[in-house]
Amino acid sequence: MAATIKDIRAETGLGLATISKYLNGGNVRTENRQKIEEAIKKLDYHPNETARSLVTKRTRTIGFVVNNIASNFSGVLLQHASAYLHTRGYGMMICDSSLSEKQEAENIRFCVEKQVDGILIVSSSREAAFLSPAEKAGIPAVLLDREIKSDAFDCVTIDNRNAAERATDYLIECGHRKIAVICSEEYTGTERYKGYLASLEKAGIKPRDSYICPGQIHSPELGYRNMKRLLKLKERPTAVLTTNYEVSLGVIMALNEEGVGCPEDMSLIGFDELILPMVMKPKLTLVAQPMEEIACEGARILLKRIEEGSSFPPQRVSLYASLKSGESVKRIG
Amino acid sequence: MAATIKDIRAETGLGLATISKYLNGGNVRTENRQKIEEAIKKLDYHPNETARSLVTKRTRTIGFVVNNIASNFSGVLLQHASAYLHTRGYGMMICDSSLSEKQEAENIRFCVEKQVDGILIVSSSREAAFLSPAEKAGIPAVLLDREIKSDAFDCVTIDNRNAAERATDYLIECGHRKIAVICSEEYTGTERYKGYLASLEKAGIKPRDSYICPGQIHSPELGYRNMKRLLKLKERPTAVLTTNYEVSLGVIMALNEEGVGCPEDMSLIGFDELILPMVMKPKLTLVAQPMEEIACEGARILLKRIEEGSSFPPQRVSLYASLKSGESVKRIG
DNA sequence: CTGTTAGCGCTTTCAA
DNA sequence: TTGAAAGCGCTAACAG
Repeated sequence: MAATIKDIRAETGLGLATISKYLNGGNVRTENRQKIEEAIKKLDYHPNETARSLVTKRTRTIGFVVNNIASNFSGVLLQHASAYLHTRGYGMMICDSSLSEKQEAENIRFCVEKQVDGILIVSSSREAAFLSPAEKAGIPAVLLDREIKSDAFDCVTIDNRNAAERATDYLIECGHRKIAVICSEEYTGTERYKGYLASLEKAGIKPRDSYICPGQIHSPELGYRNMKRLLKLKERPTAVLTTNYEVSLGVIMALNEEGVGCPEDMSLIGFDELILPMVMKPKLTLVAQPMEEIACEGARILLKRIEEGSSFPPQRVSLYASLKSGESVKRIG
Repeated sequence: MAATIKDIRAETGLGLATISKYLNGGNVRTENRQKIEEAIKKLDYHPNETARSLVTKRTRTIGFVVNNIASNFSGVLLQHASAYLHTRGYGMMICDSSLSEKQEAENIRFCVEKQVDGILIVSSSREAAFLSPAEKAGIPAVLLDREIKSDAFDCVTIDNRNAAERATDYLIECGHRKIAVICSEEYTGTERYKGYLASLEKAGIKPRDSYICPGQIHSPELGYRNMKRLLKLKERPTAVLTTNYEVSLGVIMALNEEGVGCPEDMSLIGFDELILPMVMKPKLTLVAQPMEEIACEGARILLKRIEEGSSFPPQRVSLYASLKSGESVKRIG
């Protein structure tokens, strides 16, 4: 059985309050301080966080509800958020939604029952409803990377539309006019799609239906299937914008299988500077999201929200994503 | 303020014990059951898990202490473990050790204070000492993917030595005799290195120092640096065994940069069937670890251990890893 | 600075 | 089946 504060009392003869005070960094006479420290060492005492939480109503635990933990992007986000929070004494309860909105709603519920102090979310759903259990319980939530249809929540994203627009602008500058896009109906997918359209419009290029490849969810499969289809068109695009990391992977697979050279026969531009785009040949030109900043800024806002409640308005941070040039885009025309 | 069991009492006029019993699935008169259910709905009551934990001494939370959460391999392990545990009512407290043994020891300590019911570990350290806080607190731990120098703990791995031996055997069958290996001093690295040596010995091939590339930690950088070095040797190897996923990535980068074709000019065989080996061209021949099985079997043993204590001896499960052929190994000679 | 006291929200005897 | 009462390990007034 683990030692409790009462064992320390028995050992030192001091009162509970004094010991508790010491534990929480209060002032205690040096003589007593030493006694307590000895007893703690002797009994190998460690405070019971559960008991502590029950009375303070703070668990010092943050829920991290993520659309898909297996994705490398999530892993990196998690790494940075976890480092930030750990150094500040917080633990992280991880809940994977596996791309299911139902699971996501359950995860929020789960976090609430676990009495987490706050929640960090990379959401699947775009509707705010799934967050209501947290709201009712007064538990703040910060959205990472993806917005939802509500401006009541703190949110840290990049300007997806603008980033995709700049990426498309770049393709056009390189002489491309037949540009395809592979996106999904998820938040990031639709935003990036809008940026693509805006760029085409600026350049006076009419979007063609056959070059627009929508899908439900970002996945390698989505990229693979649509790239294969694009290659069969009698008027092939000369460049493709993929709106997500996993989609890029699928596109590359298809290109490899069909023996289509990049960038000679097909130019490519993607999102997210993870390990693969740096390893592959040719190096992929891409929009690099500042992952560490997204995670840490989100965590910072969440802790502030936990401290200060709704004393400040919902924060909507939009970070800058830079275009990193690789070798996957060919200048033509 | 969230509703408590006392609010339910006020609403229904029943005793606390009865309500608690209902909450825990006990028998209650139908009339009372209805009253309680109504009150719960009306007050939007949800049990406070912290309070529950304090008295039951079970948090229904598992600690997941992982050497490096940013790695894709960890993400997949986490995904499966999390799915397994969540359906059984357990949450997961994630702690990233960032490849630091010091951080790892702190993480164990952290989990203990958080009163987790058990710990799943992908360890950095090979010494058992860092686990002693858990042992002292009577919290069971199961090692995933990597053993430590102690047979007192449950452990789920693959037979790394044998897997590497089979991989090397395959290279030899394909006619290779100049085979290099890039490994690390980590558990998996050294085990796989032993398998490499065993295979060479069987075939009567003398290992050459210049073909053996050790390093501290598995990383893309390790693969990159060593592949570059190998390419400069006046007697180049014809094949390379990489003992880890990240290392393979670095090797591929180096090959690409130097314009060395695979498998024409260099054959390659690696570990772990993650996304990259499937996307890259040529498809990488590799040893596929059964990641889902490792995670779920580990979680299963942990829950059993939590239920049954030390009533059964430490489990040491060694799973089979299959060799998946791709196109990265050339037949020669 | 110290100790007594009263809970935090829940489960769990034990008697009715 | 039900309910009163005790207590899980800790913190937070409050009085000394």
